[in-house]
Amino acid sequence: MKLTERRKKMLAFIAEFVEENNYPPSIRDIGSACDISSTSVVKYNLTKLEQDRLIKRDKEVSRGLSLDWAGLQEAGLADDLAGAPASHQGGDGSAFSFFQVPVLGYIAAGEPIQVETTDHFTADEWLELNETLYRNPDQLYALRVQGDSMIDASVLDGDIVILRHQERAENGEMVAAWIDTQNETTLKHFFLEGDQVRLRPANPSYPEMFLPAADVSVKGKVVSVIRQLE
Amino acid sequence: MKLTERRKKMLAFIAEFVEENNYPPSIRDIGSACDISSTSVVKYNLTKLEQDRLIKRDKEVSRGLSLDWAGLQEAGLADDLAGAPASHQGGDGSAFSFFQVPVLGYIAAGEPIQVETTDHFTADEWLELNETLYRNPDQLYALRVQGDSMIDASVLDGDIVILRHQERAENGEMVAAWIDTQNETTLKHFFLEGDQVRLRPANPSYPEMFLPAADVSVKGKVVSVIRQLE
DNA sequence: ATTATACAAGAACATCTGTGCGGTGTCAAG
DNA sequence: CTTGACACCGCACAGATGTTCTTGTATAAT
Repeated sequence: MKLTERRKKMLAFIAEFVEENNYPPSIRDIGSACDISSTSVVKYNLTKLEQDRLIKRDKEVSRGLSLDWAGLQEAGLADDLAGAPASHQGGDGSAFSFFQVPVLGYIAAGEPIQVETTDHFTADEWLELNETLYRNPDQLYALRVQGDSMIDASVLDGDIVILRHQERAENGEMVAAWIDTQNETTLKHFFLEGDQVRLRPANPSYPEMFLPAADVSVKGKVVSVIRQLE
Repeated sequence: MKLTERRKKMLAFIAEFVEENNYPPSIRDIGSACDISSTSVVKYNLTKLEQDRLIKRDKEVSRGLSLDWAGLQEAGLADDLAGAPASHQGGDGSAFSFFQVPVLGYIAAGEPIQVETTDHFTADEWLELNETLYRNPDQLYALRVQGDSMIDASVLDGDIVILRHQERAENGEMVAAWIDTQNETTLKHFFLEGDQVRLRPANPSYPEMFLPAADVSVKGKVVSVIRQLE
């Protein structure tokens, strides 16, 4: 899309003005900022910009204009206009790099967790995450922590744990483990030592556990813990 | 902070209107939406709201008002107003779903953290987060936790804490607090009791602290804790 | 009772601000 | 050359919008 230098300047100014003041500029604001002496010229160009779907405008309303980000996106102009502290993304605008992770339920000591990849459909809630932080999102699922049962892993009531579905774990990894003899699932660092499993809490003020390997089954590896407080 | 029902309604309407139109309402818009027949009454209440630092206003400018999120945050009203009613419109796309949060450095007992909004430029690292989980990203910053000094807050070495920059806190909120007498910053639940401040760890197996209010300065409110394990 | 303060209303006023219309200059097509 | 589309300018007007002034009500303090 061809675009006059003047219109570019106008767009840039509008973006800057809104960023600065939290309300849109008036026609005369734009005029003086872009060296346009006549209000009608500003209006003329604003109309053009609106026709090109680069801005939106409410007629007869003071400062009733806003940038049309969808259109700007298509025109490839969004990046130039997005303010410094503002958001940013791919550039072409179509490739948003986030994905959704199913929140499958709750994890609490004393209750088993059943996790199948197919359970994705039964998820009552989804968490939106960012690709920069996580890999292979297909295998991820999330659980809400209920009660203080995981406090030895420095995981509090209400926290969300994100796990990667797998049944084996490397030594030292933090896993969600089902302990047969105690009938509970817990988050611990996993160490296989001979035919014994050592489970070490993340919080060193709690003791380690030693169990027969047969009594421990890994339900997934803990990838992340997220705590929302507000 | 006490707030008239009418003023609450006004704030709610302003938030809704801006969300909807991308520009602020006029005095008469507010009036008719809040059943106020006189423009002067609207102005009167707007002035009060401005005095309470809940909105900002540019005099003599049409629709020259905006919500003061910093003040609203401190008043504990931000949550009610943020993205409340108006549906998240995909077409308009006024906001991308991403934003970046600066990682300003480390937090560790014994070291002060200096946080200025201008420090955004000096950030060596940025965290990409998703808007569905956080509000008002402008005021957010992140710190990496160093050492086990925060373990009583169930925050481990290497965790990332996300804070909202503010110097006052409501009782019960988790804050980053600088403790003068001990020369350290710590994460605790904050309670102001008379001229004493009570700091309660998130982890109940650690004791509470009682300090003179003068010795405690809030550096920000903890919004989130993120732990990456792989 | 009296005063002070917060809140509300209505109307008149002063700007702010968008719109409309006549006019100018350029440039390419007919 | 003429025409017409395009970009631009000034200006006057009208509607939109913030401000001010006067008045009234209620409540609490003196």
